[in-house]
Amino acid sequence: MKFTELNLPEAVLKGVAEVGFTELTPVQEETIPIALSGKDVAAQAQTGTGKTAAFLVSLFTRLLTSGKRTSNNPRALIMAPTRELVVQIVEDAKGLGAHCPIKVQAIFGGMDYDKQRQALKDGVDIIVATPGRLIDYAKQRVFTFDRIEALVIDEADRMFDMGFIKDLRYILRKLPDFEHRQTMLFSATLSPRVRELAYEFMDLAERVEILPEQVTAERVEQLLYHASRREKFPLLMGLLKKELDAERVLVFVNTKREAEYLTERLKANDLKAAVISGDIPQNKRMRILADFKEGKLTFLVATDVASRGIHIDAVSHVINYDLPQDPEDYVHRIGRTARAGALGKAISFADEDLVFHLPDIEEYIGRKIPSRFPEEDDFFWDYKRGAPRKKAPPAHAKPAAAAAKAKKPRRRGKPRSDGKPSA
DNA sequence: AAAAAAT
Repeated sequence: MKFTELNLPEAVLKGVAEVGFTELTPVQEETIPIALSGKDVAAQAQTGTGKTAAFLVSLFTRLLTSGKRTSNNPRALIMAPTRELVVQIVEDAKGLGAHCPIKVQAIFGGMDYDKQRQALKDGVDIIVATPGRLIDYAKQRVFTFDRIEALVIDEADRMFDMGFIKDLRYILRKLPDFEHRQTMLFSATLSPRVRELAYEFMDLAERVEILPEQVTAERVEQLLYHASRREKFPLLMGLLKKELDAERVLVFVNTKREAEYLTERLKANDLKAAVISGDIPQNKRMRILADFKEGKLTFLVATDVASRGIHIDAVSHVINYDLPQDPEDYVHRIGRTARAGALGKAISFADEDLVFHLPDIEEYIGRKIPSRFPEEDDFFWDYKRGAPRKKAPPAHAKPAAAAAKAKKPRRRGKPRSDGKPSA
C-alpha cells in the first residue's frame, strides 16, 4: 500500500513525499488506518519498522482538522523514556510536518529551561516529552492538559516500568478521560503485564492490538561468545582485528561505571571511542551522539540510555559487552543495527556473572543464539593496559577465582570519594 | 539489580 492511497491531507502527503516515503511498512499499514479512525491502538512491532512515522502521520492528520492552536493548551502529547528519543521524534516531526501548520515542541530536562517554558506559554500543538520536566511545568501551571485529545506513549513498556510508572500515572490522571482522547501505545516489546497496566488508560471497546510473531529483526546476524570477565576486553580487541568492516560499533554495558572504564580502555588503545550514559551532561550527550552519527567516532560505549528507539545509520556492529539483565533490552539493543533494510551484526559476550540471563533471553526471542567458546587466536592480548601479555587461558577457567577477585575493587561500604552518600 | 528521568 502507498501513502497516496491513504486519503491524507495534502500538507501531510507533501511532507511524507519529501522525507522519501512511498510504500507503507507493515506496521504502518496496520496502525495508520485504525489511528485515523480515532480508535486506540496498542502496537508491538520490530525495531526500525517505522513506528514513529505511523503515529506522527496520524497525529498531524487529526490535528489539522480538529481545531486550532491556543496558548497554554497543547492538543497532543507524545511521551518517551529518554531525552535523545524526544529530540529524534521532534526531528522526524519537522520533516514529516514541514508543510503542516502544527507546532511541535520538545520538553526534556538538562537544557533550555526558560526557552521550553516560553514555548509552552506561547502555545504548541504537540508536546514531545520525557516525564520529569513536563511535570515540573505542569505543576507551575505553565500549561494545562485540558485540551489534550491524543496521547502517544512510545517505548511503552519502558514508560510503564518501575522507574517511570509514578510520573506517568501523574500525567495520565491529569489528562482528559480516555473516552475523550485517543491513546496510542508503541514498542518493539510489549509484555502482557505492561499491556494490562496500560489498558487501564485505554478505551477497551475501541482498542486494536497488533502483535508480531517475531520480536527481533531477522536481518541482524546474532552471535554469542562465552568468555570470562577478564577475557572480554582482549576478545573485543581480537574481534576488531578480524572484523575489518567494523566501522560503527555500538558497545552496550550494564552500568555507567563500566561504560566509563571501558571507554578509557578503548581510548588507551588509540581507538576513537566515547561514552554516553545518564552521568554525561546533556549537551555533551547530544554532541557525542551527533559525532557518532557523522562517523567521527568508531565506538560508542553506552548504557541502556541508548538502547531504545535511537536511529543511527549504518551501525555495523552492536556488541553486548555485558549481557543485558532484561530480555527486552537485548531486543532493543540489537535493534540499533540492521535498521531500515541495512545489514548488521550483534555479538554478545556471556561471562560468569551474567550468563545466567541467557536462558531468559533465548526464551524471549524464541530461538537459540548461535554461541561458541573463543579460540586462542580470537584474542588480542597485546593492548596497553591492565592485562597479561601472554596467551589466553581456556574460557571459563577458574570462574570462582575470577569472580572473587572481581568483587575486591568494589569498595563496598566505604564512603564515596566524591563525598556524596552511596546509594 | 541497573538504568532513565526535574532542579
